Amino acid sequence: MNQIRSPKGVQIRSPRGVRDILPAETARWRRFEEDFSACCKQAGYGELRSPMFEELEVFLRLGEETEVVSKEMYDFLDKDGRHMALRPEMTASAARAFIQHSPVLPWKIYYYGPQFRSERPQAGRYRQFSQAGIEVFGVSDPYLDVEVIALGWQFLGSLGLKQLTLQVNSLGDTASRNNYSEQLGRYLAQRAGELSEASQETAQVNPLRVLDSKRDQDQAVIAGAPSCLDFLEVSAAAHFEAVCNGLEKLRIPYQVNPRLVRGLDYYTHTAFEYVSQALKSAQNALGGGGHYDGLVEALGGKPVPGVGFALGVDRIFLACDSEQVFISEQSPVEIFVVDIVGGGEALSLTQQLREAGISCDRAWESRSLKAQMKIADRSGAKFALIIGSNEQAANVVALKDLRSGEVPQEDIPRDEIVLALKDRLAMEISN
RNA sequence: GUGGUGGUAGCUCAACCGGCUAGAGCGCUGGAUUGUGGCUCCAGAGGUUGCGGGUUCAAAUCCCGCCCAUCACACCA
Repeated sequence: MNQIRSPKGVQIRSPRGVRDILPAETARWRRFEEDFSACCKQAGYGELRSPMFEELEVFLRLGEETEVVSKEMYDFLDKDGRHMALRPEMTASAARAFIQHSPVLPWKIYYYGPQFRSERPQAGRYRQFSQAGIEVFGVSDPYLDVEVIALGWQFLGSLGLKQLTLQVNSLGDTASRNNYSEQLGRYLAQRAGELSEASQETAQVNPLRVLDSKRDQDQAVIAGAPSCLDFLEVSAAAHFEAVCNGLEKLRIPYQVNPRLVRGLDYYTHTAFEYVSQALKSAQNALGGGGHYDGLVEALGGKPVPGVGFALGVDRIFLACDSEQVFISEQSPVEIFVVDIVGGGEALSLTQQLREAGISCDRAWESRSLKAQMKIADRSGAKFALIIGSNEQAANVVALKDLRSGEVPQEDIPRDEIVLALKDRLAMEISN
């Protein structure tokens, strides 16, 4: 039996690796989502909102050798005994939706939302984290890979990020990839003695993964490893060349990194990452993606190619902080109502203003005039509307400009207040 | 998952080698001739020193366990 912990002394807090995003920060999150959405729609992508959990099977098709799938999934049995999992990424769900709904090709979708992986948390690595991404199904044109890469590049740039590099690679088609993997495995086995213990194990399971190792001990072996680009079949080499040409056509700077192997095993041909130089930590990949040929088929659909990327929103914000860009603040209300005759006037006046489309707030609990003015100031409102006994008797409200100390306070008849405010606010905007 | 570092008010931090009632700044609340914010000044509230146990006359400080954060690795966005 589980022991019930004494509630005393144990403060309830959010679970490990997840966090609250408070109002001071949410403005930026909202703007990010809106900007990303606009960027995608502009390029003909439609939004996909898929469920946050799927049958476990959907994610197992990503390849059970990947740790994301084998070790990090939040899986559970539902009340009917079905094995479910919170989505650890979106591509599998998108592919599942694609198969389920048979849309017209090419199917261009974008998404935004939380993903879940039970990893050990760190800065830029959370158990619930947000990704924004796109996927396109049904086209194998290499220029589509370029469009996808360019869209992410353009979007990251639009946030104001400058210290970015784009790394690209090609693993080739399945034949090239398998051939290379085999050769690399042979090479690593030869020099196994020089590798770290962990990498020796990795080499057995998935040789490509060793290229990702950051251990100093492995670097010499990795540097001497054969390049995957030398193993591309003719058509795969042509695909990659077209991608590079396309990037040059668009004047998008890129580095070819033959060591770039991505974590999910479904990628074939193009793989890429957007890396931030502004982040010192190991979590400096702001996003990544690539082309995948086998995923839809693995999920039981026809062999349909796909390409896409995912951006790590939490990490992008860390990079933004580091570069001091894309800083968004909560927008303040326009009007603050100060009522020192009991609060009833504020109640009806705020309602009236809001119905008229004017944003406003007020104080509570009959605080003193001074206190209410202080709150009004703090609220960031442009104007305060003051109702005291004098104003109430005269059926007016006092309008005070909080931004400038010079404009004299002015009494406005109660029934003209909405028009008067719309006037003032319009003037504010035109100034 | 493995290893390292850390956790003191809402926030940022102080408290030498264990020793007085655990402090400061910011923020918050109230006040400075009784109906006017910002600047200034005065005052106040706010802490089981992450949680639990141990050592000691005495623990924020030393030891152990747990929790959380953070860094590296592993992995990934």
